[in-house]
Amino acid sequence: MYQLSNLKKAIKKLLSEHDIDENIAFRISSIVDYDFQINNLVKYQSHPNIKQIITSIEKIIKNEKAIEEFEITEKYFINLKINIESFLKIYENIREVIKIHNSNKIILDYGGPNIGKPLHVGHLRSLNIGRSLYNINSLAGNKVQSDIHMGDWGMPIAQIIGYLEKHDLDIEKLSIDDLEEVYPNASKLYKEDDEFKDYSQSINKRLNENDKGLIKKWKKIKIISTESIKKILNLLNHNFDIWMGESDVNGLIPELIQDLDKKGKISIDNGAYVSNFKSEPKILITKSDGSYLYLTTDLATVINRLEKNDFDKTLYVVDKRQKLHFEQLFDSLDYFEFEKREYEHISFGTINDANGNPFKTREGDTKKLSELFEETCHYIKKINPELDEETNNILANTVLTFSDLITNRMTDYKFDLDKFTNISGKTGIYVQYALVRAKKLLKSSSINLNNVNLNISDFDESDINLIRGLIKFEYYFNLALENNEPHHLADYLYELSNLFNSMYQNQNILENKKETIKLNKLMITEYFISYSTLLMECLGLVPVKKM
RNA sequence: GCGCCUGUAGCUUAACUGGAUAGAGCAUCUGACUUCGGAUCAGAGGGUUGGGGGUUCGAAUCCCUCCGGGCGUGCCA
Repeated sequence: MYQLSNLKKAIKKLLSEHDIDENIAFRISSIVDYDFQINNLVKYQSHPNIKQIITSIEKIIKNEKAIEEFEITEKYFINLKINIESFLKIYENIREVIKIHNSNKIILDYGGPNIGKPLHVGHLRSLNIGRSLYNINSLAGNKVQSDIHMGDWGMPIAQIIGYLEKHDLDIEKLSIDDLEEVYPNASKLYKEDDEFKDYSQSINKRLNENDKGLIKKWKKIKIISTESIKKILNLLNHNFDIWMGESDVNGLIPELIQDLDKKGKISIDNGAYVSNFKSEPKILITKSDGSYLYLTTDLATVINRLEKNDFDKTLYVVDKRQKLHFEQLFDSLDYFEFEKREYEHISFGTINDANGNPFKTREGDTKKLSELFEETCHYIKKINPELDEETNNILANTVLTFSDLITNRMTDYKFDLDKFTNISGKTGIYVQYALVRAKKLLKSSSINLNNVNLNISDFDESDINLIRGLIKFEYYFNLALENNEPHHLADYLYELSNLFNSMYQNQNILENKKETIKLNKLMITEYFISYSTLLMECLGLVPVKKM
């Protein structure tokens, strides 16, 4: 942590003089009176020089200006309390403080909508997590590019075209609603009817070979679909820097296969190309009819990015059921000797239905995001019928985002509209309310806070609690950044909002007879507004002006 | 079959990646209030972290085993 980096270095150096190599880590103290704790020493309870080490550490901490109080327990837990002056310095430069030293160029691959199918509940987490990681990384100083990675190729498309042909449906007259009806039917037929299955597969193969007639049909479908996807993404406040799709890299595949074959990296097995990389199960590169698979396309996508995008790292925000696929992809990138880059699968748990079964992504009978959005808007409108449309929309997005991001991404959770739209408790509505309330307070006070100084001796418990909450910003930000886990920040935002509401409710601020107390509280309110806004930015939430 | 994940309060879940007395929200009960926005605040009860064993200063977390749930697994993405 920036705010204690000198202390960290000093302790590490001291320990190394005793031949102890420890990476000093700060945690949130589990003792209420303290802010942070260091636990590295606990394991050296029986070290011969422990007493001497502790004495030296005490001296080091006493010299650290940011520390107001500290204690070292019998078991050598070190508890630290940060002083408020030091917080103020961090506060003023918080956007600099959270920047990392060596910034990275990152491609964030998320969203992954499929053409021919509406965005549905199954896309929600990838979109929410992806957007949040985009914002968090950008704030940390990384150069981030998002790529929506459209599912615009492969069997689903072949099935749709096959179905349209079989039923003599005119693609030129097709509407998005028609199209969305076709896919579930086509998918069903594919599973039940062998003849249709063979037919679809032949279409897939011909598409891979760039059959002109089919490409024309495919293009039309893609245009209709993309238009509809952009509309809903816009409504949900999602933007992407790169709109590449699986189809865009199709042309790179023949050369890739040829190349790998020549290098002896792949060989034919039952008509299909299989990687020679030792693994169980074996990694299938192409189908036995020569057509391409998910993995083939993903490999080609990497080739394309290596050529066209400057990046150090790619994050794939895709659900955890695809773990094996990404292991195979990453193993292959290595084995096939692609230029070295860092790759990571940011996996997340499935959203289950009321019965605890995962939402099916290919059956077409899941709730569309557009419907979910409408329902959420409607629910919020019921709470406050006075809301204008813009505010209503922002609140609906807040609910759909916050409820999703509050859960650890690896956890499977039940999709529950009541939970998503619950107005009381740990919700997006709550954090928006606290911020609106804080802003209104400052406005009503009509006081210019520019040259106001805090009067620390006049602080009451609720003031101190909020400030001590704010001190932890950097800690939670780093936690979220390093682990690609936005939920730490969502939880922290709730905690701060709760602390603010506590202070607000504790006593009437504007009518306080003592001017210094009033100014203290208004200043603290300003700190809260600033951090809350920053946290919302991290999470992809837009603050409302009123509600 | 093999591989991976998972089980925490009535419900939904957190736990800083092995740290101290397992934290929250919902629901339930109690209190504050003609409010600077009550879409609020304060408080209470509720836990053998699925069971058993092990590793060590210390285990929800690591290992073994049993029980329950899920996912993946060569021609979907």
